[in-house]
Amino acid sequence: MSHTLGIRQAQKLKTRQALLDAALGLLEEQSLSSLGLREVTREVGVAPTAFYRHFRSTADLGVALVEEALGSLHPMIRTIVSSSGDSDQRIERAVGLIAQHVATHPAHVRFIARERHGGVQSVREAIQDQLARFADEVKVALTKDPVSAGWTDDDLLMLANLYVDQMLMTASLFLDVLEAPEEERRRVTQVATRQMRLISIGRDHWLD
Amino acid sequence: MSHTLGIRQAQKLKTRQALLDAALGLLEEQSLSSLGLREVTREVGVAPTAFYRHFRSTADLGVALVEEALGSLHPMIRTIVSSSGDSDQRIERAVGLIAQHVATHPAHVRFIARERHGGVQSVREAIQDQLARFADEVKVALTKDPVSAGWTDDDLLMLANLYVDQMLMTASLFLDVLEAPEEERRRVTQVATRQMRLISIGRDHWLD
DNA sequence: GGAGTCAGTGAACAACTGTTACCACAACTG
DNA sequence: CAGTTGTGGTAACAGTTGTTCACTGACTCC
Repeated sequence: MSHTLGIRQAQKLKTRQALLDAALGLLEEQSLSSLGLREVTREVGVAPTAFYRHFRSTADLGVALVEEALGSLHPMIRTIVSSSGDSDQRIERAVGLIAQHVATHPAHVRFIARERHGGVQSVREAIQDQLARFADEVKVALTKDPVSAGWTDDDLLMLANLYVDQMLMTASLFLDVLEAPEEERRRVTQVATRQMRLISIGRDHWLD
Repeated sequence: MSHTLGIRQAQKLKTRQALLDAALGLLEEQSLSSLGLREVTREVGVAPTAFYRHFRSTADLGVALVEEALGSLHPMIRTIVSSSGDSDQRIERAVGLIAQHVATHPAHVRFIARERHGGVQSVREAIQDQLARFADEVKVALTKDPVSAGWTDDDLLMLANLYVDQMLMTASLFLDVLEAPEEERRRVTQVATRQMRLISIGRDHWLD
């Protein structure tokens, strides 16, 4: 079933990935709109012109990075949102998963937080698209929950968006304290958990 | 009481403001980390070297822009948070005020949303500082509210931060639909209002 | 095994960048 | 009114940028 790539195509993918990795590294300390193509190729150790074999522009590379950073996140979203247990347990698990993801993929998270409102339109749109898909998945999961009985479709989507935004806010918070002492990180975990809980309480009493 | 400035100092302030305005304009379509000092001076019609008479670097200019964009916003925060009426009325007034502010100062709002997680550290820090001050003001106002009886200090700050983040999210939403048809903007207003309301409901039942 | 494909190279281009040192001249200060 | 201050201007610097063109040579396919 699995189609083994030719040597040529494999090498191309390798270079492409090296460009993506190098760019992601450089983007830790600047925004995409100031990332130069020469900067990236220099980092990889490849001629500037080679860049064009993989991307039309740095904006194009940015869109690919969005795919890499968010595309593979859908399973996790589903895990978070469809896990069992009571409300508090699920929230704690969700916050834990977010913290873990930030710890293992800090550059990806930083990139998304930065470019979500960044200076490159096509990348902004790619991120909004993915986030809208996340919100849709969350909404589908919410619909299945008995708590959602009596909710309108609009309100379910409204809540789903609130959850998605809150997850991003939380991820960004964790990013800020990545190198901070354990105590500080515990504090952030607690704040994020309680904010989620408050939203959850609001949800429980929405139809009162 | 009012100290009239000399011709010289007045002219300097005028040039400085022109630089800030030009930069803000240019930043509608790029991030601060890619803003060149020559770009700004060219826009104003002044020699590149004149820039140094006002700012050490574009990052320095960015910090000044944060002051301009957020410094004058504290009165509005206080108006929103200490207005009278029942919960729903206050929320509707708040969302209205946010919408109005986005409509009158779109470039400022865009700048803050963009650079909050942007590539220039000093600017990020300046924004975080101001937002922390906002959260503190909101917390003070919340403390005075009878609904907050029995709340811990930590939880009040937690809620205040949630409110501040939500205001920014809402502002960013309004920014995205600034040029959209009235119907779309009404939809956004409704979503923002309901999200605020849900949070407010969660607040009412926090101590259950 | 021979022809063709194509990822990556190297050189050159015009245009741009931040920063320096020095100068002009209007506005302030005594 | 003489002398100082300081905003803004000019010219030049060494580097950088994106993009083009013609090229090499290892892999692919028939």
